[in-house]
Amino acid sequence: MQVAAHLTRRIVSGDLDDGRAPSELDISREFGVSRVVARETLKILASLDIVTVSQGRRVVVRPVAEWDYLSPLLVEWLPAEIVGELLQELHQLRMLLEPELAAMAAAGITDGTLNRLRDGIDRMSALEADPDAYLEVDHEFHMEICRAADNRILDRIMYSARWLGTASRRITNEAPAALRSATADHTEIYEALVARDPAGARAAMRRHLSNNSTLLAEREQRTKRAAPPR
Amino acid sequence: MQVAAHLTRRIVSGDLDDGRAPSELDISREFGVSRVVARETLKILASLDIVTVSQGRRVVVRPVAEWDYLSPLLVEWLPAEIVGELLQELHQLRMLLEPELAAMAAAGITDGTLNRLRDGIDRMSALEADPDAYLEVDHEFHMEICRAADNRILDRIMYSARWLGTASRRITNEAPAALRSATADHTEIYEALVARDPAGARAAMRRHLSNNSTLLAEREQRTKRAAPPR
DNA sequence: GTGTCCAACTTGTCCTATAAGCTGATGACA
DNA sequence: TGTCATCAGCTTATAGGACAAGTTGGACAC
Repeated sequence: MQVAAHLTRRIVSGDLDDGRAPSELDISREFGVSRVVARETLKILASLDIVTVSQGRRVVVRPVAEWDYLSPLLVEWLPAEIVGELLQELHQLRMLLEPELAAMAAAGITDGTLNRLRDGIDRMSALEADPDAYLEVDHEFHMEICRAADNRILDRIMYSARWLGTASRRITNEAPAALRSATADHTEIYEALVARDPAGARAAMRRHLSNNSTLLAEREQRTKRAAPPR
Repeated sequence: MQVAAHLTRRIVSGDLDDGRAPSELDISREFGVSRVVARETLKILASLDIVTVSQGRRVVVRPVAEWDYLSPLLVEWLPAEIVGELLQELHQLRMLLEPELAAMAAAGITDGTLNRLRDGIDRMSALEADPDAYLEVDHEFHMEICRAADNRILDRIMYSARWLGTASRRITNEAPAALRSATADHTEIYEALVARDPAGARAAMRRHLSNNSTLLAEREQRTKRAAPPR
């Protein structure tokens, strides 16, 4: 997998001789691995729509727009700045989806779901000193609301939210104050759901996400100051 | 890849001995392929989050909710009924996303984009006898509007819309009347965009998608009548 | 009953050999 | 000179055998 990571980063940076992907033999020579490993690497890249391989022809790099950016594997291989961009793009999507989903959930929410959400908030306020564990419960909270839609593609999007989140947290740590305000946001959402108030849930979710977005932008600023572009 | 397809279908149908995934040797014996092919298969399944492989341990099947349903590969391997379900779930997402995106596009659309959209409509009305070519242009029309968001994850979602579309068209062919009404829908969207009217574009897109949804549901009905569940 | 150790199983990697598909250049022919 | 067929050399596809390294569960000693 390390070979796949290196190769992906090389492709992203545009560092390929005349834009063509390396062949199996190129890879095995360049990375000092056997042809078997080189083959497996190319097959994995192909399954993520990064390259196309077909017998007889050389490997072809696919349009960057068609890569599988929701794949945790790919996210792990991408350079930090692109992960940051993807996080913002994901945020834009969530901003369109989650407020509506919260409204939908409010209409027919069960007591079981409400209990799990309440429980999540309790655990979050206890975990504000541990960003990793906090974000895990945070993610579960959002998943619980999205579960109302019973939608596998939505699940996939939310699943990758967690990965993008952890990948970006590897770069800059979360501030404790941010986590405290997030707990307050979640409580507001919860209360609107308890009241079975779709409009209130939609508004509370929107507020929460846009608070997140602000924090994200500030963090991006700090990162850029810390490591300015060359 | 055929091995991966068979294996995926077996996993989906729950036809695994005590729920455990087959090992490399199991696969090479069962499908009569070499261990190399079996390994590559498992690596591909792993990259789509269908299984987890780690040295020494057996291969583990991952939770179905975390599979990469936006992958064209996986979609091709899934049984027809699940593709139908995924198409409806994708539709639900598009219903939440695309009207807003159309509204966003209307605000700052360029003449170049408008020309491409106009051109798309012309080609669609000429292609109503050829569903495959029609759907290709249809897809491009929607992509053009979504491009305003400049969002790679959204691109990925729309990209998979085309694949799910073609996969489901393999099952039941599109009716010409449906294509004609779709062209009319697209024209309405286009006119709202020309007028730089966000609310109008949002409404037109919503009407178009919900028309599609109706057709989808009717088609689902016909399919079920043609091949009732056992 | 408990803890340690080892054998069997599993994945990870390598090497070599052969089949089969594609591309471009060479050369025959008109 | 132009056109087309052929083929050499590249590529990927698959096979089989060998060894390394990690995991697991059961046998065995205490």
